Amino acid sequence: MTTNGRKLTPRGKERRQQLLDHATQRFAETGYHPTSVADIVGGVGVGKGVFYWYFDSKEQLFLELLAEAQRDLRRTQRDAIASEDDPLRRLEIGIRAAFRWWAGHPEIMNLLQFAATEKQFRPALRQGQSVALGDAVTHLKEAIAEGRITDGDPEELAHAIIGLTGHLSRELVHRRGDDPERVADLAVTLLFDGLRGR
Amino acid sequence: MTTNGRKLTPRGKERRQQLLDHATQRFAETGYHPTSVADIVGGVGVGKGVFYWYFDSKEQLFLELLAEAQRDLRRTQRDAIASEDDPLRRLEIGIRAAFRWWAGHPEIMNLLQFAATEKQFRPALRQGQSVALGDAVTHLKEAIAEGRITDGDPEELAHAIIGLTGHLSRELVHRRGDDPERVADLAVTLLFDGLRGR
DNA sequence: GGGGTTCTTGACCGCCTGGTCAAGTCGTCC
DNA sequence: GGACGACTTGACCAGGCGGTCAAGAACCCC
Repeated sequence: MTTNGRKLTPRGKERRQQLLDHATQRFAETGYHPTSVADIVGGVGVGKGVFYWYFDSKEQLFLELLAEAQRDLRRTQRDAIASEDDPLRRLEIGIRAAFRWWAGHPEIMNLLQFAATEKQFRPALRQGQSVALGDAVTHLKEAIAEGRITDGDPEELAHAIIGLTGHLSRELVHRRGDDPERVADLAVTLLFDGLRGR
Repeated sequence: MTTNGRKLTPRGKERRQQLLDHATQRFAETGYHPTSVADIVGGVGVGKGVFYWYFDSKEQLFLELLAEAQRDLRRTQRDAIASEDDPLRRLEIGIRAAFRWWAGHPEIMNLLQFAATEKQFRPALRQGQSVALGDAVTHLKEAIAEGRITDGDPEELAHAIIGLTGHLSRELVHRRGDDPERVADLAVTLLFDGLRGR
């Protein structure tokens, strides 16, 4: 569908999705390289040829996972933000939507983190990240123009936001199992007012 | 020395270090798995047996890199902080020291990030991280007790600090090549006073 | 029930990997 | 110069990998 051009019956789409899901779990738990194609098809209970019916290669499957996840997160954020005009509120709502999304997709974090460590995957990762960055930068620029936040390079501030929210998702929501809404509160107040508060 | 118990002459220690250095670079650039032992010894220009004279396995070499890096960063922070009493200042100096250290060891960031994505390496990573966390928590607790920062779970705040500083190191210092001191300023003011400032 | 397409099987292939080892060289102390 | 460790070599190995493919099963429309 996305890269491997093939007509798929409903049954075919389901198989394909099974493979994607299983691969995601395995990659997240064990790692990309230690997970063999044999592991993936074994987990689904099908022959090896099935994998290559739906995907060109293990690498292509991984790239598709990356792209789809980034697309989905962004869509979620856009929908959440759509009805809000105020830039600072948009930023806040986007952050909260991100926490909620990450809470529902803990495995993806691992995939993204892994993608950053290998040459062949970095470009694909970068692409999605720069989109997220751009979204945040837009709101930050507006907020700065309105004098609502202190002046500063919006791109740098956006990186700070992404870094903080990503890490808190990993450590508090995924690892510790904390409530994403509560952690989002923490992130927002911390980002807006800092450790010393107002 | 650390795990592989062997007497090393000065020449031996140098070889060993050569291998460690080369492996670090390759792992960071290409990734752990795609870098073969043959690549590593080839880069140093020695036979394969040399590798296994100094290390038990590729995995052990990697674990040693992890442990040594975490130890070194912590030592650097401790030394920087030693002469300061004020908890908030200790926190700030620790953050600045971290930025300086990361600026000098960009490759390590990749190794840590990779280690987080694979089952076998997560425990080793976790260990070092919890030490860093503990250090930050200590200062935060003191600062809270003195009423210098708003009340909150110190562990959560520490995670926020680590996440923000780590990401800014990666994105601004390593990727964009920004001056670490300037980025440290940004991180400190942002963490203490937030986007809205005081 | 014929025929076309989608889907599935699993033996098979070439390749490369981490790791071994018998053999040899180097350095140095007596 | 001999002898004893510290080091080095590179051919070699078993095993696992990603990927292929000829053969067949399942499904569906006529």
